Amino acid sequence: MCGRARCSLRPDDIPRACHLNGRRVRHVDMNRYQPSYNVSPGFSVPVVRREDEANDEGAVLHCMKWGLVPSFTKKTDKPDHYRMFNARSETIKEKASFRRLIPKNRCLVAVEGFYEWKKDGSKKQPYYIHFKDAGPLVFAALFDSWKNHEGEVIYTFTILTTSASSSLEWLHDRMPVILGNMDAADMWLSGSPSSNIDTLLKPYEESDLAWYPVTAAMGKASFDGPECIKELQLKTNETRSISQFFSKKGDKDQQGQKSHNKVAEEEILNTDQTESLKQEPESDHVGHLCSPVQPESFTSTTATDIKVEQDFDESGSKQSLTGQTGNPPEKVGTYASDNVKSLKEEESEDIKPKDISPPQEESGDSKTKRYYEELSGDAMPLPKAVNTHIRPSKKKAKGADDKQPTLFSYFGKG
DNA sequence: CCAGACGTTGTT
DNA sequence: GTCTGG
DNA sequence: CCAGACGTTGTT
DNA sequence: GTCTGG
Repeated sequence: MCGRARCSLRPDDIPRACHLNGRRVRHVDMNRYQPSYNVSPGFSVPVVRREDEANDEGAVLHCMKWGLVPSFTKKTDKPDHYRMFNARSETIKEKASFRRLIPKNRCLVAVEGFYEWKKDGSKKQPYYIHFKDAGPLVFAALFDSWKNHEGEVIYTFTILTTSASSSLEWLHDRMPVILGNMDAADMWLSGSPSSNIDTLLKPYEESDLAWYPVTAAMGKASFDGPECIKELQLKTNETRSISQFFSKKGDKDQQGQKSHNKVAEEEILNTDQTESLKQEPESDHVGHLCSPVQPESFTSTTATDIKVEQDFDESGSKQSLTGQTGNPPEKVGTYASDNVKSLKEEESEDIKPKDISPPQEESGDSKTKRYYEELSGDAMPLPKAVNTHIRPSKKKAKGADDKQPTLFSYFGKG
């Protein structure tokens, strides 16, 4: 499933993460966006949706509350954002609350990562899941609007889930629907309802996801800050001690990433293998690739993160390391003054919709790092700059049965 | 016709 | 809003 | 999703 | 266990 996430992206990074570079993107309610390392249902998060009917060729960066409140909710009810913060992709066509949103209310949510809790009996250990290169994830989502008693229109969204990918099954049986490339994101955003959007609603099986355990303190919704994603050194257990005895280097591999040796030993030691199956399998997924703390290249380049670190490391008043109780930490910052400035409710930023070259092939760590520097840069990226997160894409036959033009087709996708 | 529901998770 | 149930 | 509470009476 | 609150 997906009930917590990190969203501290800069507003401008979000359309970019959704592969909307160079397109006109109107901002709505972005003053409500509070970047956070611990977003839960009920919080406002930016989503990308299509522009309304009349204005077909645009996209909107619209800050909405996580946790769907259907439009038919009674005005007298108080909105419950925790009831429908996820939608099972397998059944959205059957459920009245979701089915009606499929034709025109699909949207994208970009985050740096999300959290899942691994259950061991009564214990719960949160893990942070992210791309190895720290690029943003794009989730498939549906939104709706509801008018409350005061006549205020509340926009809310729900994140689609699917079964867990094979590499994440050990952690949890569900995961958010990740749209891992431009084609997928564009089809979800703009594809006609008749197009095969259901082909997108499957577990993300690529090998570029990574994860690691984090502090259980982030389970509290009011706990926020970089501490949420700091890698936790898992406590050693008995099995480990035994493993360690046989292992030559009984040090470095304890963060839930077991060596082949260990797995083998556990299987021997545990006649009941169901236990060992609950452990994280040995890994080629590297939690550390993205260093335990904040990668400098990432941290120092976004205004958000700088601000965050100041708030948490210096004020010391938050419930971070010391775990002191007290005032809930203020949210991590705002873009209202920085990027959005005196923007009014509705504002548009126009980017020359010119000559958008399709994402270019790239691979390797050096490349991804450079990508990030570009992404985090302050200046408007050149159209040529590849700021699209490239992921392996299932080549699908083009122009299949899309009757409705997509955003990309308007601008002549390569 | 009207009334009432409309959801996901996890856990046992 | 829209579907199911009575 | 997780965390935290989970109660009554009487008196001020 | 179960409900409420964030």
